[in-house]
Amino acid sequence: MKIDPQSPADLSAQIAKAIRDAIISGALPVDERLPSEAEMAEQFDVSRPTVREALKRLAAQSLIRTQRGATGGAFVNRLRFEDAYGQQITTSTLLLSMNDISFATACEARYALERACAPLSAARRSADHLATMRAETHRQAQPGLTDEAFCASDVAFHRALVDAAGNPVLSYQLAGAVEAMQPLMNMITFSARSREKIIGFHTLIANAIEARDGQAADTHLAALATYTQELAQNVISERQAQRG
Amino acid sequence: MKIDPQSPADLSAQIAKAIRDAIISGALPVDERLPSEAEMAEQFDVSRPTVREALKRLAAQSLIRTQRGATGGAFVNRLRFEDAYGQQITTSTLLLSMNDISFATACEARYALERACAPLSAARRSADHLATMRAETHRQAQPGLTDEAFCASDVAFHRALVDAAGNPVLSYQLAGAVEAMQPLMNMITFSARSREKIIGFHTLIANAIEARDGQAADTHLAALATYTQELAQNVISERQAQRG
DNA sequence: GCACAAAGATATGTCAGACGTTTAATTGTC
DNA sequence: GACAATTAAACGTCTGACATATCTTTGTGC
Repeated sequence: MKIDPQSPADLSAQIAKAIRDAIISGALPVDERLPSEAEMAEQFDVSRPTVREALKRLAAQSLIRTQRGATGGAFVNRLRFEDAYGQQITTSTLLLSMNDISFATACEARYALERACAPLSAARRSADHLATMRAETHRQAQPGLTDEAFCASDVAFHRALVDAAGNPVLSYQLAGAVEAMQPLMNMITFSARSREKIIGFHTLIANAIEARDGQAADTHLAALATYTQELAQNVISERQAQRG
Repeated sequence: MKIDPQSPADLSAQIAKAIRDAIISGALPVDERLPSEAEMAEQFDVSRPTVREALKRLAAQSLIRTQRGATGGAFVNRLRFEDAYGQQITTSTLLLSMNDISFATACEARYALERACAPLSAARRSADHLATMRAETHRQAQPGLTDEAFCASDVAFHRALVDAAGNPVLSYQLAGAVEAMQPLMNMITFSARSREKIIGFHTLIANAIEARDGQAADTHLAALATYTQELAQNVISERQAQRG
């Protein structure tokens, strides 16, 4: 674990990289305690604030956790899927909002990935996942629901669908794709008519999942994808018409 | 943008969260300059090192960049897909290595997602993507190639396949799934016989992509997935036999 | 002898002030 | 008017200190 003392700037980034590489390579196993800040400062021949900045970088990626007190210090953190979800969603959301990604592109990616889950979800779904899907579908039919609440319920429905596949890696990957779409979906005003149609698709999908029919689930998801694209297209057209 | 001065610990985490929320909400647009460290220290009523720790947390997530000099400071960074790839791969790799995810689970997720790309890749592939796939397939047939180099070429082949879909959101999501598998794949020793078979699948997939036949690409990907699982199963069985 | 309280040790969290370095804008000179 | 020197602003880093949390050890009293 060495740093280059010749390049005077970005010392904390270099130190962070050295420690990160050690964690990734397995040289620092989970729950291993790093040397104290003072010790590392001496080892790397930098000051304690510089070491601390490096540790904060790692903490921001959930690679380490710190404890105060006599037996405290920085420990290699077991990166859990729940911790990674949040980062994944944040990153995906910002990627979409900062890179001029069209609704069509994001939507295509999301439904392509979601359809990949459908056969697995149909085969393995538990009663619990199915119940969540039914409950969210029911909630979506409630009158007086705001568009934001409708979209949040929509996300919950699709997350239950994905989680039903019982594959945490898939759930992690999909979390970004599904949740990052929510701000984009929120920009669409859902008429009573369009909500009704979406709920119809959700019911068909839930039925297919209940019947363990992966093929049907895929078909209905594809139809929902098409309909969502149409809805967005209409909203965009209307806005352009209002301007012109 | 407020922090809670009552809870004395983790001030830098609170400040980082406040700024991060402002970025996500759009209150701080891309390329906006944050106040200088000294100004923020005064605003939040903390010391400059504390502010700096907060900024380093954000820098670790590529949310800000810093410039030295007279017109320098911290600027909201446009999060690019290339920047996010690296983080995504690091996170995915650590998730797999730290959470007792079976090869079967990771492999299933990877191929499920990759198959979702296949129809799009077949429809939209450029000559360039196809050429990359052919070149990597050819490289894999070279004698004397180490297992690591073989796996690296394998990753390059599949990345070209994914990128051929022309959807940056898909490419981003798949980067984690495909590249994070590499350390697991490296644990498998590929016999000449198994390499030959894998190259056969790659050729079939490339042929399908060239012919713009999404259905065939999907079929051959599925076959490759099955074969990869078998290979891994054999390796695991052999190791258990050696132990017992 | 044991339970409980007090003191100590250790490590992180935070602060204050200072100096060096980089970079751009300003000023001054030819 | 062009080029060089100065200045100013901001980040990068260092030193030293104090505050706080937590575990360990010690000490006291019953």
